[in-house]
Amino acid sequence: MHPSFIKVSEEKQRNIINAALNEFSKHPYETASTNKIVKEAGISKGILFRYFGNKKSLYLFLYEYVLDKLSEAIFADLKLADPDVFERYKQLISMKMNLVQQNPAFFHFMNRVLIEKSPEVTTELEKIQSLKEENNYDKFLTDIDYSFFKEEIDTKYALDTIKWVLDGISNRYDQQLKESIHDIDSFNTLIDQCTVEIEEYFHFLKPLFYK
Amino acid sequence: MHPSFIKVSEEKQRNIINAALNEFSKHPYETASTNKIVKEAGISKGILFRYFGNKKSLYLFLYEYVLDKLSEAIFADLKLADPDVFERYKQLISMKMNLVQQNPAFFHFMNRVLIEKSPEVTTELEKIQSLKEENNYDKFLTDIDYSFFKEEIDTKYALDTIKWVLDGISNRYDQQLKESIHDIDSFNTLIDQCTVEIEEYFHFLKPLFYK
Amino acid sequence: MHPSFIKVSEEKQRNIINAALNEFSKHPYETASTNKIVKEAGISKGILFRYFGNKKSLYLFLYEYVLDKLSEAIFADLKLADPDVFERYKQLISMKMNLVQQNPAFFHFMNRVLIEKSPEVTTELEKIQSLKEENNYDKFLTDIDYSFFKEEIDTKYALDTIKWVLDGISNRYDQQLKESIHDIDSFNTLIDQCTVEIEEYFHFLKPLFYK
Amino acid sequence: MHPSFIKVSEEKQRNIINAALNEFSKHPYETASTNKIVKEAGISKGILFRYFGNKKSLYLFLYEYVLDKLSEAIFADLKLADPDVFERYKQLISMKMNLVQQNPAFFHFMNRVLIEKSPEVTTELEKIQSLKEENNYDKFLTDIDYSFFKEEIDTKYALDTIKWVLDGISNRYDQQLKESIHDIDSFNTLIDQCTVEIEEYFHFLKPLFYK
DNA sequence: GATGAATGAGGGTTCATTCAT
DNA sequence: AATGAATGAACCCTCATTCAT
Repeated sequence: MHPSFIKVSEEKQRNIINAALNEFSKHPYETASTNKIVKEAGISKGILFRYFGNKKSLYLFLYEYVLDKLSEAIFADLKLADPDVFERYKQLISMKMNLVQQNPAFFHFMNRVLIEKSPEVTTELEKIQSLKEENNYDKFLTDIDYSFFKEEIDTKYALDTIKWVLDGISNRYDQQLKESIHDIDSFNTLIDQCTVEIEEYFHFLKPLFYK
Repeated sequence: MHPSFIKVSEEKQRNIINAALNEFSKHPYETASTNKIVKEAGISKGILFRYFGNKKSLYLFLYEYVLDKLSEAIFADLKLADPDVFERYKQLISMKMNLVQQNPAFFHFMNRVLIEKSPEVTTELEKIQSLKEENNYDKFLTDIDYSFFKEEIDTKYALDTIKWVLDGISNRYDQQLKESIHDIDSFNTLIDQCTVEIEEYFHFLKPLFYK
Repeated sequence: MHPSFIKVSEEKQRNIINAALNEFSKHPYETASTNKIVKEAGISKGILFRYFGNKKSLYLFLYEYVLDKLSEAIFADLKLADPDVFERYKQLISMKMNLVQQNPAFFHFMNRVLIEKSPEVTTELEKIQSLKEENNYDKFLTDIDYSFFKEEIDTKYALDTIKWVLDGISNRYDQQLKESIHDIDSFNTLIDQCTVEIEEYFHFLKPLFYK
Repeated sequence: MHPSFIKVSEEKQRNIINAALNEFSKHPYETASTNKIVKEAGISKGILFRYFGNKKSLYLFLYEYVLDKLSEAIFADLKLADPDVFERYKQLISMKMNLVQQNPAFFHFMNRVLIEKSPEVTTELEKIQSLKEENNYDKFLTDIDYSFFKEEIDTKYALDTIKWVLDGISNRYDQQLKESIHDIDSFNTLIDQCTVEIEEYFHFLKPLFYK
């Protein structure tokens, strides 16, 4: 990213980032169109490439940007973190839900990156991810009180299971959420349904794992 | 698909199908290149379009082909189906692993189709899928003996949990498997690791769910 | 044209020629499809190119064929030729009408060649035409009795005028004739209208030119 | 047509238009090659499609352009219109000749459009033509003084005859004009010959029709 | 002789990227 | 710094022609 990008007004920066997130969350990397991005952002073709050099750099910049924002949010959240891992995850989910509602494109971009790494960008995506690793889920799981767990439970497996159940539920709702992105009512309904479902699965798992 | 395609030597058929699966598993439908497919398959541009008419038909042919092969495999497997859901899933996994080893592109194509239905082909993909419906996961879960489960366990949640744990492990290995697609040794090592890991997680879950 | 073509059954020859005439009368040279020709003629791709070498040769063969058939017909007609040039032209027209009705593609091919010489074939078309020149309109105009004409009339201009009036009327009907090629009733109606119109224009010209 | 096209230097515009007219006058719409156009015009493929969007729009733009230029010329000419239909036609011819000399491709394009309406563009061609209708031949024949004609002459037939004689002469020269498009001397000689010939035929017809 | 599978140059079109202004 | 016109490689696909069978 070119230093001149930071000098432009924050609003313009936001416009560009949102336009790009929006395009990259709607289409796979290779299909996403820089033309649409500049059009939606209201900037010229030239300036986008001055700021970001090329499509790939823009994409990687967005990924880094999103990871940072996410980690900021997680970090902020962690202060109020509950030692109960189920509560902790509920907080994470509620935080995510807030993000989703504030900026669906932001969230859908993240989801898309996770599932569909184009060969043109995989390597770099992973490089970035490993650089930001300290801010990832592992950090999110600090200060969990493992004494809630039954003694015979290997918490490593238990935590993965919880996470994957959450992932499974998320996937169930993802496509529908993306489709109802412009119908705020059904969008919120879906989010409520999802939250309820998470509660149910947690209610199922908790007595299995906890004393 | 043009009848002449079936008349061609099986090796050539395999070359073409594999080249196409490979390209379509690396790139989204729109950006997958028929040029690269013919190059990798060692055939001329013209003949690809004689066999399949156009890119879309080729893609849908592959989808149908993959569904059929998968259903063959599942069907063969089901005969020995164990009423124990964990055993059933282990069979499914081992079947998948065999498929993966025989034809990694086959498997990666399937994964991509599942996550990224391009708007140009969604409708037709779904049409094909509904035609092949009888062979899906639901059928895979027939004749499970639920009496193994503890009475207090709601099997609906338990089955989802098992499935999602499998998905989680799969995702962990997917990207690595794709990358080591041309290094058969590390590929097989990964598959072994994955199998072991599944065993571990099942070993963790089983006493929680079963009597 | 390859000698083997003459050895095949006349019916097959006719099939091929008609299929080709039909295609070339429907489409300009460059757009006409050898695929459609072989399909309609019920022959293989290979044999068409064995008989005619390439598309251009086929086209030129057809042109020569059509010129020959036309000159045959004219020659046959000439025997009954009337010394009155108007009557002579009426005979020519009626002969043409017969040809049109017998084989519209034959006729439409001729028309198309006359107006739309593709640069790929112009030179050769003209070469053929000059070879066949002895059979053309000039011959058709032998033994005309010029004593019908007023003395002050330069018959060179008069004959051209008559011919061009006929051409003008023909052009008026051409497109419509081509469109109604499959509706024999409206096709015949058009031909009748055309004949009437020719009579009218001749009735207009005759007193101007003739004593 | 994209607004950027008008901003470009007139010379470049002319180059592009002439290259396109030239290609479309040599080949039927479907086989005319945008590749050849950009090559002859000395521009990139991309910019042609930026200016005109697609081949069809380019073609229709040319048609409209040609109709407009033609109607400009006719309109300018009409101001001096002579009530004598022969003089009127001579003016039309001399105007056409000027156009031909200024831009032969322009003229040949027009000729091709008239004879060979490709199914892909017929509808739109007709739409454009009907929009420009006010400038057609009918208008050209307004305010003719029919009192010059002998009383026994049916002017309807006479006017058609004059027009068709002109068409006949034109056709005689058309192909030759197209061939000598790059040899300006023989081109001009042909045009002079044609003009003389028209004079001769008019000199022949006039005493037949006029008092 | 006859087939039709196979070829590959060429078709129209798009789009990330560059560069003169 | 900012624009958007210009580039050209790559896209999917067609079709006259060849050649193994």
